[in-house]
Amino acid sequence: MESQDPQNSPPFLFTPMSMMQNPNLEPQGLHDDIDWVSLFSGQSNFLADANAMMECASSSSSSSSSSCALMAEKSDKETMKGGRLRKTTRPRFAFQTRSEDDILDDGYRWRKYGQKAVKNNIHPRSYYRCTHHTCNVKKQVQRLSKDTSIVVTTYEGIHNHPCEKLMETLTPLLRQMQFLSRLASNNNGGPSSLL
DNA sequence: CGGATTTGACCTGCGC
DNA sequence: GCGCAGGTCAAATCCG
Repeated sequence: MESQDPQNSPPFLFTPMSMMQNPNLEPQGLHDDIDWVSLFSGQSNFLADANAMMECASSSSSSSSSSCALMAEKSDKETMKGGRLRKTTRPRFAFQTRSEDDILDDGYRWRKYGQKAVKNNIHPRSYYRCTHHTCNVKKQVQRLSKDTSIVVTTYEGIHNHPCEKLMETLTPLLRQMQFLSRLASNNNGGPSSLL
């Protein structure tokens, strides 16, 4: 495929796996040296999820990225102990981000549990798990061999807890909004004082 | 000292 | 069946 300048790509690209498996439908902004098929284990369904879109938005805004490609699928595989696979339904989302840093600050806390050299890529693939005790979301981070400024991040699963950074930012804002709404209702409703 | 990271070993799936 | 590649575990190590 024609090499596409990521800087001219739209900020977000959302692409179902069925497109990826058909070269004629291949969307712009995706690099041809990513093995998307192996990334997604050959599934063809996709799931556009609000959680994923939030992650895409937050990861692109928190990094120095100028482009981000998002793809999604509804994976039916979940890993078990020792790399074994179990049938289940887990959405996976891949992001292609131009960034100096391998780790994108997406607002969640991650613990690295493995790193592996991958074929046809001088850069190793890193494996992370969400540190929240009830959340078993995983992500893989890999830098492209052709364009080392591009980082591919693959999320597996959906967080079942709020984003810590987002909550940190929103909490004072929500307090302020509550305060203001109370102020407004007091002004409209009656003579009662605020405190 | 506790949590995070590193890294080699181990396990499984898949292609030949 | 065998070898390879990918994914995870867990002990050792690092770091705040």
